[in-house]
Amino acid sequence: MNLQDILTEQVIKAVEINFNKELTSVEFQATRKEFSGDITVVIFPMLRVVKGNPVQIGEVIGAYLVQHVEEVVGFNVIKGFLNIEISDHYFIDFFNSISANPNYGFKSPKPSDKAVMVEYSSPNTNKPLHLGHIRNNLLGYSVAEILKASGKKVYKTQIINDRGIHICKSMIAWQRFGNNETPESTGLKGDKLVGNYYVKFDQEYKKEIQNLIETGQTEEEAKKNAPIFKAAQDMLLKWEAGDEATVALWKKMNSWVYDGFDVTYKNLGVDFDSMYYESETYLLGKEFVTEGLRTGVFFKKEDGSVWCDLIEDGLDEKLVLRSDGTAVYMTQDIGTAIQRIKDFPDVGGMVYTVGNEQDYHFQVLFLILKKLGFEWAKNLFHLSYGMVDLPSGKMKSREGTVVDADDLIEEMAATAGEISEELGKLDGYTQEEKDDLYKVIGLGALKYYILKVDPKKRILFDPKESIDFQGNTGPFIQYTYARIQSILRKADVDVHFKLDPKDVILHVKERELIKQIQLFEEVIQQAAANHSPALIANYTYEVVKEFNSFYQNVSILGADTETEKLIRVQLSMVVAHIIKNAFSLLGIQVPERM
RNA sequence: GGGCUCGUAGCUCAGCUGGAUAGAGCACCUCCCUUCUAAGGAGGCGGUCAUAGGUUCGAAUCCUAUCGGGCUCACCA
Repeated sequence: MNLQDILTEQVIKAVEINFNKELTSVEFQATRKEFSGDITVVIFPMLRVVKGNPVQIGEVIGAYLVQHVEEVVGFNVIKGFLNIEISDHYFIDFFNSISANPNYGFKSPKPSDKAVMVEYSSPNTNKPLHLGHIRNNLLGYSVAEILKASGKKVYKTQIINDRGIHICKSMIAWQRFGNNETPESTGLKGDKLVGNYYVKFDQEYKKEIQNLIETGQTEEEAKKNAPIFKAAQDMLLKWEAGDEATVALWKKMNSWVYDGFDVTYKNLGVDFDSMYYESETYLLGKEFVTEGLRTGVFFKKEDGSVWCDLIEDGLDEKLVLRSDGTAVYMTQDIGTAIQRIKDFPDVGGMVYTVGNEQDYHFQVLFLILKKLGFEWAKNLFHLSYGMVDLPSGKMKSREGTVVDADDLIEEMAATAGEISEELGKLDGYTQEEKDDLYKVIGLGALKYYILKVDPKKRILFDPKESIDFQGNTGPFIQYTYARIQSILRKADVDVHFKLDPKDVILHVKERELIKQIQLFEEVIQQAAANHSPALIANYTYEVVKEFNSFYQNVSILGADTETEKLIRVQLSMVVAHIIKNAFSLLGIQVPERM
């Protein structure tokens, strides 16, 4: 039984005995630093049940708690707030219980629990990944890790949009202008090569439109009649008909792209347990349209198209099957969701990491799946995130204002290197070791910068600011970790030694730190419930700040007594565990030195 | 126009299910390296929490309206 439960029980008892009233719940909060005490009971809500002066009520309850709860050693009442002081003994017991556990904070999954499938990344195969994908990947990966740490089994997946007119555009351009170029012959990453042809297509397309307009066509006509555009459409038809040469080219070019993506994913530190390809799923879902028609979830219009009426739910009518009987995006997503549950029967819920421009789509999708009667449909979550804007404005791939993922990762490492060289802290390191470290720091800066803000909000990505190493940043926290490692290397104590509460008097800074540490498990649970890495990031920063204050004000290795030294070193070690564990949830590595 | 979402210090962001005098970092100003990594610490300056109402012991937080930014309302994906 944890302390809060004990206190709840005893406060209720105190009220019952002294006021003869029955409370149903008790409200707690951490005591603000400017007041003495550790936990605060808020008296105000009790006034509905217990009539009287809040200060007097607080006094009575406080006195009762001191008498009846071992851990409570004192109290004070300010206005309607009863501040309770908890014994050192309690904090030391807690600390002993976690100090030797490097996995502190993480829960392991119960076999009986349902798994969660997290989808993220899900790129198109016609161009390289950019900054927007980075936010998607970091969020998806991190949320998956957080769910795992909160005690759930997790599958990571993605759906690759490998078919459609966009990839045909790259294929056409490659056929016409490619001269049989390959990633090997050019030394280019495969996704870059294919992306170049996508750009090439667009340039050519624009030229042809211009020419046609000059011959007297309207812009609209010209867009439809441009030969290269028609060629792309033809190619799509051929692909759908299974034309051998077309499919072979498609396979070849897609495989180049996948090789390129793999490199980016690896650099980014993300991974997947399974993959879905639209070329394999785009025909799924139709059977459920038939099923939905039978059960009355859908209805058919005169032209043969099938719709779902969501007006009563506050939404519109939504098309689920075209009049020619072909599937739309929605059909496919219905089918894919169902397919995933078939493939992974232990999955009881899914998280879709997709930008907020698709909020409406997912609202509709989830509702339709519910109407179709799937039990797991209530456990679907759209992890919606805001766009990433640049100081110069919006990113537009056609206008070349995108920030390429690989370039960005490289630049971050380079900047990290410049700053480190300036500080000259890494003398005696080989160039290779330095480069590895710069990568860790650069990526840490990037990931933290993106993950620390609430997913819902749009991000203004300022490249200069993102590599800042001061304040609430990845490198600052990494740096704290490295400093602690330095202490641990120098400390000559047995860190697994359990403290005897009788021997220890906690100083203020140590108590503050332990209180902060105590929150970790709860923060993970909260972050999992809210699908928010930002909670983890900001909590970690709080811990680090608390530690730095401690570090600066309390001599760790030069403590007055051995016991003091022991607890301070152990405390440092636990903070290091928290940093490492929290950062692993954000996908950020932590360096031994920096 | 309908729906969704965001608006907190000059800038970038925290602020959990309503609770005490609204918090950090950057920037600006003062101090602190003979001590464990100064990428650090201690402090100062800086706010009508977009605006106006409402709910109540109590509102940045909940409700309504208004203003402003974004997204979305396709037989595209």
